[in-house]
Amino acid sequence: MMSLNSKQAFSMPHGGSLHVEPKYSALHSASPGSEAMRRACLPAPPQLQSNIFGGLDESLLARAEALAAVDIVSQSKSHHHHPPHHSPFKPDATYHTMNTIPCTSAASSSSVPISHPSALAGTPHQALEGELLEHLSPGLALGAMAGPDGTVVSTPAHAPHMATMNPMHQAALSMAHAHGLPSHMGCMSDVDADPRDLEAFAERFKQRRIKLGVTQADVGSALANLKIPGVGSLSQSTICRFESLTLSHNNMIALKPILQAWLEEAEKSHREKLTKPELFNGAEKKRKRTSIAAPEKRSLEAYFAIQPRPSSEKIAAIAEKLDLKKNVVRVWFCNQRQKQKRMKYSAGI
DNA sequence: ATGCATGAGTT
DNA sequence: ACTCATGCATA
Repeated sequence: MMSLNSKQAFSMPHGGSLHVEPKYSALHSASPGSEAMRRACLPAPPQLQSNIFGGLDESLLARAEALAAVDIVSQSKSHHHHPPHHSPFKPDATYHTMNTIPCTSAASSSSVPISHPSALAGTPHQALEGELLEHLSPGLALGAMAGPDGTVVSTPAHAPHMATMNPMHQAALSMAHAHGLPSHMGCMSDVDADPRDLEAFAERFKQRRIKLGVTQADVGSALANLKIPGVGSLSQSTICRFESLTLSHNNMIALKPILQAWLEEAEKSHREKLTKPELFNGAEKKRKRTSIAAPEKRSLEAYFAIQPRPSSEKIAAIAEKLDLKKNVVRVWFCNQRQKQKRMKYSAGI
């Protein structure tokens, strides 16, 4: 616990005039093929390698194998299809009490010629792979990166109704890349900002933010008040992730200038004892978060270690095996993949 | 601080 | 069907 709800009691009479201006800054310059490259540059298979045979993970592996076996079988599809493991009832934690609110959602796609230095590719447990990954995605060509591209973020999302959500749109950032930095690393194509700078900034940001007595959530909503073209508010989650560097490199770079702008404004306002209005309100439907039980999660992790990108069929098989909705399993894998790509380690400068 | 989820934009 | 940026809900 450390609920730092030291919210500032700013009270600005801003008659809830929620700006619902669906702005759009189409600045996304998608560079084709960037995905392939990204994949190619992906860090190497993380976990297990030596752990697996360490002893403690044996059960895990065994489980994965067992499950994998089923997977394979289901492929042949002879007959049957129903969990050998009796489940009294569906651990359907999946109650999607989805509220009807198509609420906030942002989307964006920033394509940057990121080129991760990390290049690996060696999977140890090939024995398992042989059977499980019959058709593993073959080669990653990798190689050429596109030219300097602009990294941008954009977020549409219109608040359908008012209330709970905050509008936000983002924008892009400028890219003035005036590389004056010393070129280091041959395998690193200077993206734009060194993770080192980002790391330093994130840390400074957090400290100064706390100094101002502002919470992450405050920052998020306050961003909208900055009136930066195309920039709306962000959630506490995102601010938190920024501070802890648990965002993708691109995302970090995109957010930095925005948060930097806020920080400057906030400190300026603080000096003159003025605070920006805070807008927020909310109170409507709640959505239930699915919770995957530990055993199921362990199985998923075991699978992931072997095949992080299972086919739709495999996902279905796994889902059935674990008594989870296929979509839940699919999303789980997606999120798992995203986690692997987060900063922190990808910053191997 | 994190897990599960949505959605625009890509492939 | 996937990636990526984000968010709500929750531990």
